[in-house]
Amino acid sequence: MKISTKGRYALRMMLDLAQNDTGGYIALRDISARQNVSVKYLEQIVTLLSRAGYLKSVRGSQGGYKLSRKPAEYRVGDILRVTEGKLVPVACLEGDTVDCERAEECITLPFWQGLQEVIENYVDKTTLADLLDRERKSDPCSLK
Amino acid sequence: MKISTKGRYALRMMLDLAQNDTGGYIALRDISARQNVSVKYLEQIVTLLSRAGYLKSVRGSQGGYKLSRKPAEYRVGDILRVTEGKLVPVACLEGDTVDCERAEECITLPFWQGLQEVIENYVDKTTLADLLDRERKSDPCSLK
DNA sequence: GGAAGTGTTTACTTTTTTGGTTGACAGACA
DNA sequence: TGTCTGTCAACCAAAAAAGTAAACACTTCC
Repeated sequence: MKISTKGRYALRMMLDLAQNDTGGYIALRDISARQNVSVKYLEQIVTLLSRAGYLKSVRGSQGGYKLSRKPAEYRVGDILRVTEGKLVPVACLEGDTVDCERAEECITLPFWQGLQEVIENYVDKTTLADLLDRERKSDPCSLK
Repeated sequence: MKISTKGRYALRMMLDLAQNDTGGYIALRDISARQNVSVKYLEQIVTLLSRAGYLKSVRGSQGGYKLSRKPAEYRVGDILRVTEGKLVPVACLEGDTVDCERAEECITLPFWQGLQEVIENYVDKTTLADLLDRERKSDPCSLK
């Protein structure tokens, strides 16, 4: 029940790009130094984000990456889904339709669906800007 | 971001024991046949539940397992924690204190802590009896 | 009291996922 | 042209997940 490093690094990288935004493009080398993750591993992750349209990239000298939108316009859930795949707690919820012949009588299925809902609900109501502000939004679900 | 088969099978096994409760002990062979999981694999899982005090076991002929409490007295979260370990989305939340030297300035930490809260909150408010009743409890977090 | 049924414990194997590394290549700019 | 960057594809090792196997111990029943 863990988010992999890909997802965690992706989030940190997006935040890094936001925090160090000067209008220009930022090289992976710099992000790597700040975040303490190898350039080559960041490459894999940044490629996913870039292909999803979340980043703009420029090659060559003075090249690099930058956010293609404002921080408030990125939901953390979207970033995680790009790198982690669907945020489902069990494999049978992976597809669009439930992929299991015992789905009909499966007594645990509604439970897992409910878990997925609370997870997606949480990650989708948080944006990069929220994390940058560091002011945790009031969260009815996390209260007693 | 997945619950492993151990956790899922554990939940199904507990429900199976509840549904087929006749007062006596139920052999793994029977559970295996119903749930379509090998006896040998179930053994590993049932041992964890047994050691946690969630099941009573008897050896020998006519032996087997049974629930040691009523279904309403098992929180699904507890069952998952026995088999999955702590239900944390990132490793640094594993211990009692945050295990990371950059914890202080880590901008993503509160986000992960919040995610853990909504997950634990959900799994701990569901009991085996709830699943057996199949009536999903009203859940403010899962509503639009 | 012995045999069969069942749980207990430990160890091992296989498969999949994670977390990378390596190297060749291509566009940009000086 | 040469260097700095991103792009792409292949490869690899360690760890975790998932499942198997075997030896053993206790109980019940005949």
